[in-house]
Amino acid sequence: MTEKDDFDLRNFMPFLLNLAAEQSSLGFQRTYKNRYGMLRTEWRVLFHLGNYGEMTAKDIGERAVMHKTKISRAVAKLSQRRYLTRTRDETDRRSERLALTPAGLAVYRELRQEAEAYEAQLGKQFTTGEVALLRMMLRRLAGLD
Amino acid sequence: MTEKDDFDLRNFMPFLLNLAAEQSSLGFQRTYKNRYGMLRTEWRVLFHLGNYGEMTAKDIGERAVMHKTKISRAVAKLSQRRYLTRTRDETDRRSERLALTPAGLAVYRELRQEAEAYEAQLGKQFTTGEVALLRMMLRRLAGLD
DNA sequence: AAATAATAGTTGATTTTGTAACTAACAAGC
DNA sequence: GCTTGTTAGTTACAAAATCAACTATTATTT
Repeated sequence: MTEKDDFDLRNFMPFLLNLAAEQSSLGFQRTYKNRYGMLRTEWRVLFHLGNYGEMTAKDIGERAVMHKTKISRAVAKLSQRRYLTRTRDETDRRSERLALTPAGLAVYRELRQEAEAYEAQLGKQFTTGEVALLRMMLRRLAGLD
Repeated sequence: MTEKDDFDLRNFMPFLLNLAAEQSSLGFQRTYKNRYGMLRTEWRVLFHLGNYGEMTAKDIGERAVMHKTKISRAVAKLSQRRYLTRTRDETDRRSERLALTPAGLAVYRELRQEAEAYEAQLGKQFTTGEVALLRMMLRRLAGLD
């Protein structure tokens, strides 16, 4: 081919990011999926409540950058499993305050421990400085700061 | 809360990677989706053929780390749109060699140009060294090298 | 205060993905 | 050569994500 071929798909950021994301999700997925039958959307909601305390569905949506229908369904399922309770906010009756039950908190703690272990595992491949830089860049790319 | 709270979800790699991946995909997605009505799986197949030349579905699957059903469907749609042709491999009649048509190649070239521009755009936020390090780390996390 | 717009969240229909079972062709073992 | 095992790719069915329309409530306009 007489093509200009300096472009390599495997170095294309969106591709590379997706691949890395998928791979790194896979390992952790086994924990929440196999052990608790949860979906990614569900553990994300669980983690947000466990990590940041009571909040509304909308708040979670903003922080986790998840669409509201996903959250609605995840909340429904978590509530069904008695991992969280929903209480109508009396100052604005459109929304409800979500809070983990003791059972939900217990699951959160267990999963968080797994998450920490998993994170430590991943980190071992790189130096501390590298990981810090990676985080910084990902946060920027994700539009978090 | 008397919780051990040194864990921050927004720094958790699987989460951060997914978010960054989604965000960085979004910008580029507009091009192939709105302009050509393609799916992510479809442009990936298109890119592989454009980028690496003729190959079989299996080859693409290995390189792109995509499941064979996704590829099968993407190939079917691209073939339907006359972006690629399929020819049975006579030495092994189970597989077929996929090749872009002139139309497919044209679309590939156009999209690749967009991809390059997009990549350059993303890169502007960081130094050359940072980008190189990021690539290296992502490749490692993705299990590519 | 009535009418209009905006917001929080839910639901249903459609699209896309994931999983498993399948067909067709090839490869090995005996 | 025939049975058994693999491999390339497709298809059918189930699970999940996306999109649009909807309800209920609050905010804004006139």
